[in-house]
Amino acid sequence: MSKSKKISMSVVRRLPRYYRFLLELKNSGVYRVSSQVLAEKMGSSASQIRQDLNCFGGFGQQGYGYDVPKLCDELSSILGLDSHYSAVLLGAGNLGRAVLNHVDFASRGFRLTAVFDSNPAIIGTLINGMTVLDVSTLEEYCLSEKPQAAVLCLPKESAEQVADILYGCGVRGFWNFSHYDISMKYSDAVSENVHLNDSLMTLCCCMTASNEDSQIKPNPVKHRRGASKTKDKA
Amino acid sequence: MSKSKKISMSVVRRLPRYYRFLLELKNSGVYRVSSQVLAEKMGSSASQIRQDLNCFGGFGQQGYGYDVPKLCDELSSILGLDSHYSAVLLGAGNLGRAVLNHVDFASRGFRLTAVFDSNPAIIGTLINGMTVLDVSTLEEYCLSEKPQAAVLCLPKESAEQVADILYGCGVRGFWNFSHYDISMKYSDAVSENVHLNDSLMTLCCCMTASNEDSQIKPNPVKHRRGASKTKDKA
DNA sequence: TAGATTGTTAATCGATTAACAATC
DNA sequence: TAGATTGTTAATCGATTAACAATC
Repeated sequence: MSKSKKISMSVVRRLPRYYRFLLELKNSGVYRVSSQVLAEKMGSSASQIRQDLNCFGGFGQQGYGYDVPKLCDELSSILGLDSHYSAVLLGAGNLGRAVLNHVDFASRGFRLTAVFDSNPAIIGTLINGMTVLDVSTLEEYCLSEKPQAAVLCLPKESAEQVADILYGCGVRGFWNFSHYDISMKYSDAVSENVHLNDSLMTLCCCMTASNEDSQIKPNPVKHRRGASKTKDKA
Repeated sequence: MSKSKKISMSVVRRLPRYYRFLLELKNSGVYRVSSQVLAEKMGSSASQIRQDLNCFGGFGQQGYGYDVPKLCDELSSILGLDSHYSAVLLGAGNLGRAVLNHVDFASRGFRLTAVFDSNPAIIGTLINGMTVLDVSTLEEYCLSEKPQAAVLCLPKESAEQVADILYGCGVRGFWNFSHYDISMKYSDAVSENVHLNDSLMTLCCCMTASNEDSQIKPNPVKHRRGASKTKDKA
């Protein structure tokens, strides 16, 4: 129907980072940036930045570079940050509360509408202006309110079962902090897994490797600062 | 000096997940698994699993597969989970406390030795059996106790400054939850960034893309269940 | 032994980098 | 205009998949 160029996940994962750096530039009053200067700031390559942005359109101007506020807006729109997807949070324990307090859902495209837990000591208490609801009323709630996304901060055991309920009620986006992978089920849903334990083990692995001499290659490809003869790195 | 085969970051990032699935198999009493069966469980490919494991050695046995408990041990050792790296946590706010409560440092190669904060209301209180120390004593502490790693749960503003102190005192591993990238400074340190805001924006982007028809390609390459003619997918 | 499944090499695929014509 | 910097194509590099001989 539309142009429908397939965007690779590698590109998508870089977009929030571009947005973060550009927003910072914008907030410090910078109006213009070239792919080269941005690449230097971000530790990536000018070529990659231009390739990535051109997946979505020609946002720059030859001989000038990119207009920072305009590019911010474009990225915001590509990311869908003005979507206001309705979302519920499952699990109001330590992690759930931290996520609630730490993450700015509104400016990242989501509108948090309810919080659920199974712990009677927590149900009924107030968190961020929302009364914690009993998870046994989840299905009823979802069928009437039709949330589009869910944040899972539950223990592994209940997570799978709760995810099934949510999916059954039409939830098609999952931000999953539970210790299991949601991605393989529900083929028409999208999910983003945040595995803190895996992340910590990765750090451990890298520290161990850098102690021994069994080296791990630096992230994608080491950025060679100023070692090139091409135009891009004048 | 040693074999020193360079391991790519793509492989390293898959190791914790292998470990997670194998531990689960082990705990449910499974003693043996083939790359094919494991691949099916994990939604990856048998070929990739064998390639990945063979970066570190031949842990399997032709005609039999992999011994689950043995492979768990091997992975644990590759990941360095028995390292007991000493670590300090910076920032005992919501996020810091959640990380502290939610993550099992001990079984992931770390030993948490101290918690720091700058908020007078928090300093002196007890968290997980540790008294929260004043961040102004951080340097002093680090010079005498020599922690090897740090968990950063600070706001962006203080994070950079605190990271400099830590690096100056010899800390060479960073688990960074702050809203900035630590990775580019400190070339001889390793760091693992956990950017919750970026992660949420990625989800938003994927939901938006799956609503429109501008598709995002499924993660690495879609696992084609049973669509192959090769031996691996009999 | 025959069957199964690994370790490993070769082929394919995709992502990153380089280069340069277009153009502001 | 001349200089700068993009958009885009081509070349390179790396990661994944396929295939199969080795071998348990």
